[in-house]
Parts: sequence; structure tokens; C-alpha cells
Amino acid sequence: MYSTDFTKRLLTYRLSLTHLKKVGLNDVYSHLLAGETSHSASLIRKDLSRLQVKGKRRGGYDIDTILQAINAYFGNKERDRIILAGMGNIGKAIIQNKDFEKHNIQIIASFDLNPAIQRKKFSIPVFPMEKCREIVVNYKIDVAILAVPAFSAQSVCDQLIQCGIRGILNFAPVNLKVPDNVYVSNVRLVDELQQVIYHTKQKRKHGEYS
Amino acid sequence: MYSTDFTKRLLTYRLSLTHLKKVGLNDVYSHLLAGETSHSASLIRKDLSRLQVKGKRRGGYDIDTILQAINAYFGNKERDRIILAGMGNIGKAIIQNKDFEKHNIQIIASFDLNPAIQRKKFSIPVFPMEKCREIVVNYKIDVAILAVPAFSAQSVCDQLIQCGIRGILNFAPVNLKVPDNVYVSNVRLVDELQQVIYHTKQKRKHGEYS
DNA sequence: TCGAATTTGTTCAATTGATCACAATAATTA
DNA sequence: TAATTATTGTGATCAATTGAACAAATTCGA
Repeated sequence: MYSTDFTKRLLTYRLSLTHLKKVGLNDVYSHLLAGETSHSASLIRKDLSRLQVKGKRRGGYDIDTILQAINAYFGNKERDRIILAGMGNIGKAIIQNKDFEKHNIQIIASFDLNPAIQRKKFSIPVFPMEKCREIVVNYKIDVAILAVPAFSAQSVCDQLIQCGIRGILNFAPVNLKVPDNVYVSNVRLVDELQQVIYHTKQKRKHGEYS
Repeated sequence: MYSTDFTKRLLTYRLSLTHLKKVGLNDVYSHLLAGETSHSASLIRKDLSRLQVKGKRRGGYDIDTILQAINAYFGNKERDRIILAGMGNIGKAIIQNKDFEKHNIQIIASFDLNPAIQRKKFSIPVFPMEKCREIVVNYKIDVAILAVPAFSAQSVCDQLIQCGIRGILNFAPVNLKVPDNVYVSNVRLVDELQQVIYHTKQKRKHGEYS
């Protein structure tokens, strides 16, 4: 299986390529894409080669061909349906984000422990956790976004897995414990920011300009 | 300079260690921390060695010592002050998040192009972009969170840099172009989710259980 | 049509990063 | 106290990933 870095780079390429296409280009050179994505040209060529995308020598690569290959890699034929656990600030921000729809990802339902929130109206239905199994099973859901407070994250995570969830995007600042047939990816906003702060300070110290 | 992976791991360790401490532990073995963080025990020992944290042979490591070393590594003496650009869904979710405060990061001001939003009351003041330079200079701000829509991301980014910002945490689905004395880290929610979906499917195919 | 210029595709080398393995050391038990 | 067990700390090895370099191919211009 390919490394997660490879997979991540593909999404970076896709972002730049859709942009370049919008700007009016039909072809790219590896150098051009390198400038856009800050990956080296030779690495890009290697990645495209792994995707079995052929370029024309001296002619560059056809953008649509690359985009199709990337989408095929992610299996973007069918629409992916997922659920959301936690309707706090982050949860709300997520369901209001239109980008998921654009990429054929649909959040079909949300869960929250708080009955007051269950009663409020959102763009998607909000259920109590007890409803989780029913929905996961009926709609054959594999993936969940976990956006609950830290103190309940592990417990909600366990419930999700119990219901059949096999992939989790976790926003809670917790290192979840899961069986190894479950895939977890963490988005830790504080950590991300702390890293930016750290590396910014480092650049000031060691950077070429200072 | 150390790799970003190392820096990221330290924050993972910190998360588990504060948890373990809360649970009542004073010491950890590298194996234990390995189980919590899903990094190998030997890698953890190497990392701690790089941090110049000494353990006791057969006695493990003192949790507080590690935590102090990690915090020292990130220079957590002084409070870090940053700004936020964009008061949409993500921006609002960020200022409502209490975790930043807990880690001594203070968001001192926010900026938004929309005058209606500027007039609303939030926990921090919201200014028009024209005020940016004044605040960045007066308060000596280095780092900004960029949470504006994709179409204006590059332009706002340019303005931030123009005002003196040197580190950016970017939430817009755009590959920003910045001079190389500026550090950028991207949080791409759609990409993160797409990766989870992809790897979850892969696990179903190739995983040990299936 | 021929040559020059340019870009891909791929091999090779080198660096980096992680794991392995084990010596050193400390604690525990008999 | 001596033997045994458990854990750190690190040198050596192994693997993976990236970058460099160059041959092959295509286009363009003269």
C-alpha cells in the first residue's frame, strides 16, 4: 500500500490543478506544479508515474487526465456518506462548510448527547447516540467525524466503533485508543498552531532573512 | 534544525502525558507511552534523548520532567499572541475554543472584510483589514490564522505578510504563495476527511480483519 | 529536414528516519 | 548479598523517500 504522504500530496496536486484549470490552463509541466505545491519537480513526476499518468515529452501533462487519475485513486465514482458526532462549535462549522458537498462527501446525520441541541434545527438531522447503530447499519456508513469535547471523546469513539464505524476523523485533543482495524486521523488545532508558532520563531533565528 | 515530525510527535507525547498525569501517574515507561501514542518505544526513547530528558534505568521517566522539557522546547515561558483573519464559521469556532488559552496562546484580534460582522460583538474585537498593520506592529504579532474563503485567501495572505506576519495557519483550500521567510501550515478539512475515507476503504480490503 | 531546445521517465545515489539489538544500569527478590 | 529481571540509552542496521542526473522523446525553428 502507498504511504500516507503520497496520498496527501495527491490532494495537494488536485487543489493546484483545479485552480490552474480555472485560470485557463489545459497542461502543466512538472516544474510549474512544483512551484505551486512546493514539492520538487522530480517527486511530482514520480508520483504521476505511480498514478500511471503519462505526459508528453516536452509537452507536459494534461490537467484533466491527472485530475481524473487522482479522483479514480480516491474512488470518487460513488458519493461518500458519513456521520458527525458532536454539534459544538466545530461540529457546526463543519456542517456549514460547503466544500464537502463539492467533493461528493455527504454528512447524512449528526449525533449529540445534549437534548436541547437535538431539538434545534440544522441542515442535517441531529439524533441522540442511541440512534447511531440504526443509521450506521441502514446506510452502511464507514466513516465518522468526531467533534465532541475531550472528556467524552474516548467513550463516544468506542460507541461509534461498536456501531460499525471503521474510520474516524478526530478533532478532540485526545489520543484515541482503537482496535487496529480502525483508522484514525487527528486534527489538533492547538497543536497545529503551536507548531506554526514554533517554526516561525525558528525561521527568525535561522532563516536566510532575519 | 529538527524535523517537523519530531516537533509533531512531542505534542502527541504531551497530550498523552498530561492525560496520564491526570489519571494519577508520575512516571512512564517508553513502552507505556508507546501504547498511548502509537509510536514505537525506541523512537520515543530517541526523542526523549534528543530533548535531553534522562530516565532512570528500570525506573522509567518522570512525567513532569518530560512535560517541562517539551514546554521549554516550545518556549512556553511567555504568552504567545496571534491574530485571526476571517470570522466565518471556522473563525468563530476557533475563537470559541478554550484550548488555545489553556496553552498560553491568546488571539488578540480578528479581521473581516464584512462590515456587518465587524459590528457584531464577539469575545475579541473584529477590525477591518486596514487596521491590521497597526495591530501587528504595536503588539509585535508574528503569527496569524487564516480562515477566509478560498477566493480571497491569497489576497488576505499577501496583506498579512505585508503587515509583518511571518507564520500562517491556513484553513482555506488554497496553496498559498509566500516568500520563503514565511512559514505556512495548512489544515484542509476536506482533504483530511478524504484521506480517512480512502484509508478506511483500504483497510477493509487489505486489513488483517476484513 | 535537421538540429537545438525542452521536458518526461527512470535509474542511481544519498540522505534521512526508524527499528533492532544490546550493553549499561538500576531495582527487586530470594 | 547475589542473582535476576526490567528498562534505559545508543550504536549499528535496515528501509524508505527524496533528489540528482541523464537518456529518450517530442516539439519548434531555421
